[in-house]
Amino acid sequence: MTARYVGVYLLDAPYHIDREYAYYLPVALAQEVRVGSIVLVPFGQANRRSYALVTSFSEESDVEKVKPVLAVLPDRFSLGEEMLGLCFFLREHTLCPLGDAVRCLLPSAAFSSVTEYYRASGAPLFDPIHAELAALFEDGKRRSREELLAIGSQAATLSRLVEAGALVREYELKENKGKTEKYVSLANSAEEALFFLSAEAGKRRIRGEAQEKILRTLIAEGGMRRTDLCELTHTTTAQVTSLVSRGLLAEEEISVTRDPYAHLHRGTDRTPINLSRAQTAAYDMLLSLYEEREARAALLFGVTGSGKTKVMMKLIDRVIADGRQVIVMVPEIALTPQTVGIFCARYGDRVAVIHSSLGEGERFDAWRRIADGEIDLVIGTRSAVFAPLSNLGLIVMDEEHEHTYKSESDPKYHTRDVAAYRCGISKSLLILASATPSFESFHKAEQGKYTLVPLRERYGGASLPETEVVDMRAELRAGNRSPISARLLDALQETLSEGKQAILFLNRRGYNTTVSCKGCGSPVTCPNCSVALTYHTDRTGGSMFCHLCGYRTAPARVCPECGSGELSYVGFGTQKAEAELAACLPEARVLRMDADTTTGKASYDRLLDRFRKGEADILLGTQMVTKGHDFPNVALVGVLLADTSLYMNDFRSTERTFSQLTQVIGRAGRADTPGRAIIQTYAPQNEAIGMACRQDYDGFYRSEIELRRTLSFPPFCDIVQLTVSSAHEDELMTASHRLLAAMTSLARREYPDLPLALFGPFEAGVYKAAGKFRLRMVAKCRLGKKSREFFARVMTDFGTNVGRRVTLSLDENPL
DNA sequence: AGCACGCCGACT
DNA sequence: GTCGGCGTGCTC
Repeated sequence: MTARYVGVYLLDAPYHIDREYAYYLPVALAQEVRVGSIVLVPFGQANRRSYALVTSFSEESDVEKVKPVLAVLPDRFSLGEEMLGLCFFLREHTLCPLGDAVRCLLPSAAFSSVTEYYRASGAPLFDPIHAELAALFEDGKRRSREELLAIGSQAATLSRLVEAGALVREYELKENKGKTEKYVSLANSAEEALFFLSAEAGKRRIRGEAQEKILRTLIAEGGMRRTDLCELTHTTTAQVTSLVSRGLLAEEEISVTRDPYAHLHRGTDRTPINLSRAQTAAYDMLLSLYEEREARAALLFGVTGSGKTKVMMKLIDRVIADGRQVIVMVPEIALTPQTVGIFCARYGDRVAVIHSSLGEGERFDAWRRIADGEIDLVIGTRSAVFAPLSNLGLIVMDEEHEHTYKSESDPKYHTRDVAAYRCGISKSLLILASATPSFESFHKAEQGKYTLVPLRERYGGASLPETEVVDMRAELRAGNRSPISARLLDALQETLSEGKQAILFLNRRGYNTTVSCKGCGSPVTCPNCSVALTYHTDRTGGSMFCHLCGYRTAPARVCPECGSGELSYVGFGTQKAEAELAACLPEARVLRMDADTTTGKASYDRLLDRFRKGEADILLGTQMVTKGHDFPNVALVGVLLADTSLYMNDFRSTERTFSQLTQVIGRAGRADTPGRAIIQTYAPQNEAIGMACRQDYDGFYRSEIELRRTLSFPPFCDIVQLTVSSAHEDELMTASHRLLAAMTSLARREYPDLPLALFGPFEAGVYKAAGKFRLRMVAKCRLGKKSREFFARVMTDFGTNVGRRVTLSLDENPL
């Protein structure tokens, strides 16, 4: 075997130097390294050690100074062909460095700590002044760098001796073996243990109270975890250890899986699922798509309460029976122990859960179990889409329209795209499920790219809630300044007196207040953009801002629209609503649920649980209340202010309002309890609100999609948002104008056929954040191979030419 | 990104 | 005369 070379991508390279670098592979490592391996390499003048992904092999290299691969991670952390492809897919689609993609797929615990060792080479090159050091190596053993530095060796001396050939460096990667625990059991028989507790043992009798308790417990239980044993017997590890050293107990290390869901009941009760006629029809469509064994995608368009979960469970049964594996994804907010519990009860310990707030160890253990083939079903939030399953058969994305599926941090991928890619490679079925599909998905269904699977009948014949819109302007005219209208208050009293529960929804984003006219109901908008200005308080009376272009003005006195109306600062938070409820319904028990009251992970579930058990009459909160599971006793849903997200700063705001309203209205009423919904608004004539009340998705889609087509917004074009940021405000402007000029000229010179419209630069919504100023540009285009290449070149050129202290980041189709 | 090389201002 | 500012260039 001749000397071999590998091509690698560094895992921590900025985008503009992110390419393949050549290294030679020492013979000693040749057996362990393959394409997909993670290796340790020296990089840069300082030979900084860096992890890298092996992407190719070759026999020759024309690179002058090739450095060696230093070490390799255990093969279990190597990426297979499919995962490698996924990394390149992510790199191409989000313009992230390849390493960022790799770090999405591997748990951080995979990257072990590196130990550097030194060993005598055998060549007698030690200078007499290093005699002391030379003596250390006479035994032929290696010494770690830490050890050598601790006993006074200089780092520079070590390096010099390596260069001189007296010492050689070695690297060792300590594999993360996972967590272990001490497990204690009787060393021999129970009879023997009993003997030592009896008088017959004489001098050798165990007399200590604590030790006796330990032995008796183990005689009864056989063996147990040491922590449990000590807790149970109120003893300390020292007392256990003493018995171990006397040969009475045996102690061993067992590896344990860190699983925050370990307390859930794990069953394998696969009782066949009975479906209604509508559900069976949907199931049959999905099944036949799945059975094609080709890359397929379906849009399961099911209204709230249609029993989508049952349909999907039945299909999951089938996929698992085929020996293939399943990923089920839910939005962050819906991943509750209840959700997980449903699957654990059916698929036992072959279920793994993945989400963003897992600890490093928990994440590693879940990853390892999946990679080792112990798992059939992965359930989780967006990062679950990267689960290392080897025989994928089905991916389900529940509530596919939810914005949490789009990653806001690098790499800024959309889960839907990743899922579609994986299904494409593994010839699996992708199911996107929603009652209010994203326009992107519904449009694709219309074009025939997705198969539309309708499920439009409420399960058990439950009817949709009766809805009522309350005009808050009239309410104001009548002198009611409370966020709760007289009508809603009536309904609440009625509901509570019947012993039923109510949900109140208030989507108050951030802390800002919108300024709108009491007369005509229209909000004060930006003169440059068609978006509402938001009111920011500060020490000097506040000002109104446009989050799109950075326009700022003093708070208006009169309505710029009708010139006469008095302006009001609408927008009260859940906290104010809570106080209001306490004042007008003092006997009602109210649970407030928002980001402030759900700090811990469990607190969210605890609140929902308390409400489900009837410990409160009213659940008041933000988006959180629109999700969660069925509350059979809820008869009334109130939306305190439906307009809050209507005039947000982007073209998707109507879509968001519609789907939020539709969902929360659907919370009211179940089979036996007819529900009712009351929607309060300053814009009662608004079509989106009206259609949400009628749960008329089709109508909403038809009207809105035409607007999108006319204005050329997604799904009719793609939007690329370029953000330039810097701590140095003066450099920012220059840099962004240079970027604009560079883009324009590159487009004209080399991509003349590429349809591209550039807007900006303008200030980002939050212009200054974390000490950095941010300017934005927006490009409207069609994303494809050619246009992505264009943006990739913009990124590289920017990194190398434009700014040292200015960074550019790019987001495709931001939400 | 990180680090080295290289050319101009305030210090012993 | 030098120490050190950060502009510029390279990384297998």
